[in-house]
Amino acid sequence: MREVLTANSLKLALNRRNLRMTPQRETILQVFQELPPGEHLSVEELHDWLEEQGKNISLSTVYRTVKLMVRIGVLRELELAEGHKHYELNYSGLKHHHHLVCLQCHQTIEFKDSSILKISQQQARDENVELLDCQLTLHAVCLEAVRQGWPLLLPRNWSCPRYGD
Amino acid sequence: MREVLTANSLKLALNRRNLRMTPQRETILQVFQELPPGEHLSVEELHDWLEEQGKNISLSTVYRTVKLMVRIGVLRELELAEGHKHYELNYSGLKHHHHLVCLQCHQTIEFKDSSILKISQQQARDENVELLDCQLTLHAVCLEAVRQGWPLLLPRNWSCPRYGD
DNA sequence: CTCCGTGCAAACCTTTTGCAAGGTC
DNA sequence: GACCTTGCAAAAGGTTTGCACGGAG
Repeated sequence: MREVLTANSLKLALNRRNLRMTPQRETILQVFQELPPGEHLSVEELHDWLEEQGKNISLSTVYRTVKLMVRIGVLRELELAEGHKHYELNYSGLKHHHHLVCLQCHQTIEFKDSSILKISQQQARDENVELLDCQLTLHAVCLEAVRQGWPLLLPRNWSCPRYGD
Repeated sequence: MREVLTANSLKLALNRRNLRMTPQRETILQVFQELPPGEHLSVEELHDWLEEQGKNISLSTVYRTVKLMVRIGVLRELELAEGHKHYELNYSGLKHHHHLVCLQCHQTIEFKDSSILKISQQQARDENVELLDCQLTLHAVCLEAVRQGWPLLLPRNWSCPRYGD
């Protein structure tokens, strides 16, 4: 997995592939760099956020840019069972982490575990592939929701009492 | 995580929740039960397969059934970075496994690692939630693809030479 | 100056939903 | 008999694409 890029090294990475640095790409990179740790954005959230900041970038460009950044390893695509894909910077080092998602209220908790990366790297070596990302995703519901009859006896918008702890 | 259900215990699980067993639900369960180990289906593949077998079930019903089976824990939803979600029976025991996906050719390899389940169970205990599923997904590309300039210098339909090993 | 990237609108595709008819408990 | 489930068609997302214009290398 690669190191996180600065605007400048993103430019270099792009130019190496005959691609161009643009204000839009730099702006989007910056949004992710300034995102609080543990936050991740869907394309739509990213687009909305850009609009709020007065940086109007068309939705198609946001889609294209995010997809490109995933392909060159700058962003990590998260599938957190929320219907939308979410994106965050692809950290390879200490900040590498995994997610626990509540299927009832969609709150997500990050956690770290160094052995997962080791297991993944070993697996990648065994299979002779280059590892780009490894994500352990836990699907769970809080015990209170289970007691109340999850998954079918619970109102659609019931929120876990533990939310916000 | 729950044990795999037979048609009969699926009926019981449904009735317990005021839901009904139907021929469609039984047929779909059967397809998954007869699926070779390591195979998983998207909704569309499942629907096509049913049609080939002369068991016509409407696409909406397939969607509804699969979603229901995920909710009651019978199926496991896999996000293998292929655009479609894939489904397989949710095994909790020895057959529990994880996936390595090649982002270039989409071939997926299953692997097992008992420590992942332990890590996940511990994490669930720490967070006081009921664990429903844990999936470690590795995104990778084969070394040959990297050598040839993945991700941007490779034709869209380039196929890994290691495919089919 | 070449060719890549953007914005817009339309197209696409997967997934969901409203409703009437049929089936299960 | 009550009410859950199905099938159909329409709607509703989210994501992609064609094209002309503007901008980066």
